[in-house]
Amino acid sequence: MLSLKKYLTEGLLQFTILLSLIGVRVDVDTYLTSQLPPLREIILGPSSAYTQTQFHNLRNTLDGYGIHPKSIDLDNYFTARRLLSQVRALDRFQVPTTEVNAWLVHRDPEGSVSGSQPSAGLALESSSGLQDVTGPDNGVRESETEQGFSEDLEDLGAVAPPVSGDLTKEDIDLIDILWRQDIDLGAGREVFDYSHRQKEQDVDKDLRDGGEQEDTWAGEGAEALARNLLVDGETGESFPAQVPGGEDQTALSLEECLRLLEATCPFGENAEFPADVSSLTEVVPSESEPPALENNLLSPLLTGTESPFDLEQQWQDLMSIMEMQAMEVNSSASEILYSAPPGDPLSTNYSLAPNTPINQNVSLHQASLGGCSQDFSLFSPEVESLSVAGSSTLLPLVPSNSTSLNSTFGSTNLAGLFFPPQLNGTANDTAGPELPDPLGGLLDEAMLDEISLMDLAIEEGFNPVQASQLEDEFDSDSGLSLDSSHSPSSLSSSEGSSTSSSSSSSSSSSSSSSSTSSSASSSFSEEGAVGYSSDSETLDLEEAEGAVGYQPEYSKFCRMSYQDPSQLSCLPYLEHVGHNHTYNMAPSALDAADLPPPSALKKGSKEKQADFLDKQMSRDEHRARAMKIPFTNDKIINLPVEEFNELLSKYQLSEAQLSLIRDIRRRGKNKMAAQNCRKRKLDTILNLERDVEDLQRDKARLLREKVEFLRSLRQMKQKVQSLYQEVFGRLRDENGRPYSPSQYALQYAGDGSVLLIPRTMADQQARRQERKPKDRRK
DNA sequence: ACTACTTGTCATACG
DNA sequence: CACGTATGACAAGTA
Repeated sequence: MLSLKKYLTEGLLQFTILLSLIGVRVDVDTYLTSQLPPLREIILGPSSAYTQTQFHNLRNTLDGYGIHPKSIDLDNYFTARRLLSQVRALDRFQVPTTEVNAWLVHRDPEGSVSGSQPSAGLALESSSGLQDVTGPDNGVRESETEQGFSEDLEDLGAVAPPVSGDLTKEDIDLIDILWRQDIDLGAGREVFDYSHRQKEQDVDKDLRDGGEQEDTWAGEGAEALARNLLVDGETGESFPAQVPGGEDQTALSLEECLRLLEATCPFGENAEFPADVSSLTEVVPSESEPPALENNLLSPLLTGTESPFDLEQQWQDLMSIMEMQAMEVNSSASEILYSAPPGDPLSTNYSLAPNTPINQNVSLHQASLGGCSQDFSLFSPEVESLSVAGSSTLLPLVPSNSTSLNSTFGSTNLAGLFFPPQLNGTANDTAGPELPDPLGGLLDEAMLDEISLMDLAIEEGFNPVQASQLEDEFDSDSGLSLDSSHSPSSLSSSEGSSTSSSSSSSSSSSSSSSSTSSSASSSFSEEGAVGYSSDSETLDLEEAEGAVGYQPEYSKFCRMSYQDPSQLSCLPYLEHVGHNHTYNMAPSALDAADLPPPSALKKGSKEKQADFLDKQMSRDEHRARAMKIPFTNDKIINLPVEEFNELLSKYQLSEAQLSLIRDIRRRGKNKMAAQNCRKRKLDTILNLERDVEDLQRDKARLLREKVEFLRSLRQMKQKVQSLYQEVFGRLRDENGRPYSPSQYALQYAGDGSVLLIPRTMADQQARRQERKPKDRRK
């Protein structure tokens, strides 16, 4: 696990840094901290749709967002520097490969690829290479690349499906029928030949003409190539992490990132990327200037929604650790009230002037808690100095009078403490008018539960240790929430999921939900609902397109655009095995299965091709062939009703044939509908998942805020307590003697005055105040 | 052999 | 009503 983390983190760091340089939102924080689950999800991804689209959208989302300042420490800074240099090295290493593979890819359309079968890795790199070489505009370039690939694959696909060697009489008849049909439609063989040679789209004629080529292609080479190109498609989607064998892919992605950076680099005019990198590296500050790193390297990523969250979390963790240590240190002395243990940050913070920034033990958490110190600032400096002195003088006083003091504060519930009933007595001139306001403001918060908790702590002796224990319970609670918010897919992954799901839900299916992100919507509308575009384009292209069944593997790992049927054509050949019950099966493929000139087929591949064909053909296709349906299932399914009826009217079809055709059409449409439905369902689930993550994050944040309030409240109480001690200790009766804490207590009045009352009365008041909130709660 | 997952299909409801 | 779509349920295939 650790090694995995290190390995993944490094690669991802590189990628992330580069993405950040481009301005893409990346939650580096998630990577840098020990959040392994999201990492694992991104790389090994349980649902690749999830992560894939996430990457997609990471790239598309150009609003900087999400890196947390907390991750900018020296370690990370050094890591960033080191990784940047590595990135540069990677770029250097990758360039030659890129060129070579670009050449390979470009050779594909010329049909000469069969000789040079690239390995999977090569093909993979070739895609990025192709992308690298193509135009400067990234988006256009990418789409162009995909288009090019689709065409390439189309071409490959045109020959890839093996052709059944053993032709029955029936087959030959069907061939003739189809041929006649083509002629009826005005397409002679020459047209197909031409289109094959020129456009390389016509699978049908390709198969008729090039039997030898088919044999060449139908072999393992074609499959390997298909696989490679599948990987190509993935890389084309810039989703390297999904691909097994991470290092290379990561490098490629980095390279791609560098290219992207080259195109979109906000740093200016540097034309060459290495120069960019170096300049960026220079922009990255020297070790003595961490803020510069923050600003220049990561600032595009800082937008803060997540940032305070994680910063606070870190403070929180730090606090917890400190408190734990304090608890351990003080466990033995915990009985001593008010003894401020050296390790207790709260006590220390409290005993010193709260606003003093030079408090080493001050809870870092409160550094971000402006309200707390502000509240303290409401105390007059005199009081604060008194409190400082008082806390020190309290130490010897407490053991002797612990019970009385405890009863004084413990029996006074918070409301009573802060809003005591008006009682007659002498108003204290020091703290009287100032006390209620800040404290009353605190009470305005809806934290009655916590207050009661704190009351419990107070009642149990105002023991800071116990209070902190209580608080730690909250901490652990929030910690759990934090974990949960991080665990499933954490911040970054949740972002990814959100984008993914949102992009998904914005699919072409109109009924699909709701969601938001518009920038990413294109990514899913591309991958989107399995549409059988029944427009004329389909008619034109369907001859060329291969089987367009919804390919699970492909859709999983390679969510590129296949709304366009021409791009779809690559799919079936990418998934060379597996069920391919495609209704969009290229008529040419069907025809080819039936039509190939027997002489052109080589004996060796006959059986293989037959098997392959059988697997490729859906049941309905088999039925259609058996029933001698004179047109393709693709047409049956995808034609608009009018054209479909028109087509039916052209032929004298038996009732059984008509029935079968209608069944095929119904099933085909329903199949598409089912696919869309499932996709929609998945999107819904992903959206829900994202919502849950958001809610968990909110919950964690609220819990943290709650704990912060509790903490500040505790400090307030301590402050009040010290002031109480101070004031009480200075009170003198008419004889000039101090009042005994066991007999008298100070009572705060609602108007801010402080009354000195006998302890019996104070206890009664306290009990009365104690009941009120409980009743109110019920 | 068993299981989980995917995909196709059917039935049904709805627009 | 015909047609297309959506969706739950089931079956078959696959890993």
